[in-house]
Parts: sequence; structure tokens; C-alpha cells
Amino acid sequence: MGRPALSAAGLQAFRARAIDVALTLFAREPDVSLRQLAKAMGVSPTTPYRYFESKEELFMAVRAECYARFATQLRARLKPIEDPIERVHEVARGYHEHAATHPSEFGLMFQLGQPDPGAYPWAHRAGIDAWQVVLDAVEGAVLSGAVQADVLELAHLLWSGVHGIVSLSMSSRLSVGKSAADLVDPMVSALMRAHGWCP
Amino acid sequence: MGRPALSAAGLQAFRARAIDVALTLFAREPDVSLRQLAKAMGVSPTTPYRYFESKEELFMAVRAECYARFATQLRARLKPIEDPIERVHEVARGYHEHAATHPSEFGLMFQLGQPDPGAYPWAHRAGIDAWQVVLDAVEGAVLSGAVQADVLELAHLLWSGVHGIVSLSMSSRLSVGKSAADLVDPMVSALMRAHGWCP
DNA sequence: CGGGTAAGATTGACAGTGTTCAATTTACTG
DNA sequence: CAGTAAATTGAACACTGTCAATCTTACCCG
Repeated sequence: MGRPALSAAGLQAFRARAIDVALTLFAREPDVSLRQLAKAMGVSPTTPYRYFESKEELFMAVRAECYARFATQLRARLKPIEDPIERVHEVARGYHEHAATHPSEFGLMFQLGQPDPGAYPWAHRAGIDAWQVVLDAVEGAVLSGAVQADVLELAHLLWSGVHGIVSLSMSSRLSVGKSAADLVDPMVSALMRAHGWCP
Repeated sequence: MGRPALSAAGLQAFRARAIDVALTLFAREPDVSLRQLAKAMGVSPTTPYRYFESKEELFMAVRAECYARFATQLRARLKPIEDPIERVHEVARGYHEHAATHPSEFGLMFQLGQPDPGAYPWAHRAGIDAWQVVLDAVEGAVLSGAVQADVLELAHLLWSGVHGIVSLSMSSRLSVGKSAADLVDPMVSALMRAHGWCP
């Protein structure tokens, strides 16, 4: 039969370390090769293949970790805030700030043309979990009565709006004089106002 | 001295043909190698180097062509429409529709982590030209008095909003039951309403 | 028509990539 | 210590972008 199986503990440890090293490499340059990663881990170029199916699966695991960190950061940021409207603003600010602070992670999560997470249900689930933070914040605002809207639709509009700002900003496509930070609050305010919010 | 120079006509012809072939290849798969392109052109793998500085410059030229086509399509679509508000709606719909019809071109234009057009002023200018279409439409709406807003800010909000919808949609990140087509009009309406537009 | 010249395209090579597989080292158990 | 299972490695293949040197083509001038 094929090669012998490996212990669950060792597997998890190696994967975690690989993901960690990969994240620090990605922070330096946007294209990381498997061999670079292996060298940075002090291991032969083919060793990762014992713990990951392929380069795609490896970087998909890195992506999943990014989603998890993103969701954690958003939830932590939201924790002390009570006002439902302010929570929506805060999730938007957190979205932008996380992207600005960790641009390489944002690229990993949302780069167009990257392999579809559909093939990796765990990665897809991690993405859904981050999206759930946005959804919850919007639902809170709607339930509070401060805005009147279909939760799913308003959440999509807010997410798209902020995501668009951040994406365009990160590929330096905003006109000079306009920064992402200047646009996030107006975007959220406009979308809320359009749904009945009176500041 | 270095290799002999090449005639301006031949240069332009080869570049145009290369861009054309590249676009058809990109329509099939999102990653095209220089050698694939050369083979598809029926030419040796290194021939493109006579006409392009590097792979980056080649694909930057492809990008510039995408911007040009995009701007042309938007302007054509806008031509018969008079009402300033409807023009804004139409530019948004055109944005989405062009992306849906030519997803590979959209990816080339807006993929995160792609080389900065700043290093290629002609490509940057082509991008600015497409952006100008959006800007003009918004300016028309503001000048008509139907909305009250800073033109640059509203244009950025609209562009970001629609761009976000399209980007998230193209990486299949919208929830089931929500499609980009369902969101573009609500997004534009909401942003206009928030700026004083009364339908 | 013949030969020289310059434009244009090609071959060969190098370093680096993802990936596979056989061979080898390490670690642990009886 | 011996033997076996686990873990790692090295060599190899088909690719990639890129460069230098070489070859082929076409044309102009005497």
C-alpha cells in the first residue's frame, strides 16, 4: 500500500508551523513558493507534501487561518460596544483597519482568481464564520428598529460597500486626496440613512 | 551596440496580435504563461521579448486594452440615455454586466496583488480614462440638482459599492439567493437616496 | 544578378517552480 | 540489540521567465 500514515499530533503541529511561517513570508512578498516555505522551515523541499495535499491545499489552509484571525479580531473589537448602529460602524472600521494592518492576509482571503474555497469545505466554513460577524451586527441594527431593511440585503450592501472601498484602496485606485479611511464612515452612514436611520 | 531596432509598424502589429491572442487565452484559463502565448501565436518562446520588455509589461499592455474596451463599452451604453440619474444607474449596470460578460478581463483589470500600474504610465492613464466615465455620470447627476453631494466623494462611494458587489460575486462570496444583479440597483438607489434623491 | 546588411526569429542555456517516487535516515518497540 | 514503522530526503520530470549567441530572411545598392 501507500506510504505509512502519520500521527495526528505531528500532523497538526507541522501544519500549524507551516501556516505560521507562510504568513510571515507572505507579509514580505506576495508570491511565496513551496520551496521557499520549506527552506524557511529548515526542511527539505518535499517534506510539506507529507502534511499537505498540494500547494493549493497548503495556501488554502493559510487562508482559513486568515479568516479565523479576521473573525476573532472583529468580534474582539465589537465586544465593548452596545449601541447597535455603532456596532455596524465598528465592524466596518474593523474591516478596513484589519485590511490596512495585514494587507497580505487580506490579499490571501479576497484575491480574485484564487482557487475556489468550494473545493475545501473547511476553508469555506471559515469564510462563512467571518461573514457571520457582519451579518450579526446588521441583524442587531435591524432588530433594534433603528433601520428598516431586509437583513440579508442590507448586510450585503454594507459588506460590498466597505469591501469595495478597501479593495480599490489597496490597489491604489482611489483618487488622490481620497483615502479608504475617509470613505468607510460615509459609506456606512449613507447606506444606513437610506434605510431609515436618522442620526 | 545592442540588437538592431525594430520598425514601428511591425512592433505595433505584433503587440496588437499578442494582446489579442492573450485575451482569448485568458478567457479559457486565468493563468497564461509567456510560452503558452508564444505557442498560440505560432512563434518561438522568446520572440515576444523583442516586442515586450517582460511578461509584466506584456500583461500590463493587455490590461490597458481591457481598460480601453471597458470604457468604450460604458460610453456606448450611456450614449442614448438622457436622464442624469438614469445615467448613473446605467453606468453601474454596465459595470456589472461587463464584468459578468468578460470575467477574465475584469480579473486582469482589478485583481489585487497585480503589478502596480504606476510603473507603466500608459496603463495607469487607460485606467483613469475608464474611471472618468463614472466620474462624469456622477457629476451630471449632481449638476442636475437631483442629488446633493461632493462629486468626488459620491463617485467613490458608488464605484466602491458596485465594485464590491461585483468582486464578491465573482469569487462566489454572496449568500445563496443573492446575486450581483439583485444588488446593483439597490446599492445605487440607496446611495442616491442618502444624498437627497427622492424617487 | 550578387552580396552585404540589418531586421527578425530561433536555439540553447540557467535558475527556479510544483510534483512524484524510490531510497534513506531516524525513532521506537519487542 | 534487532527489526519495523515513521519521517525525511535526493534525484528526476515537465514546466516557467529570461538572457545571450546564433541563425534565417528580406531588402537595397552596385
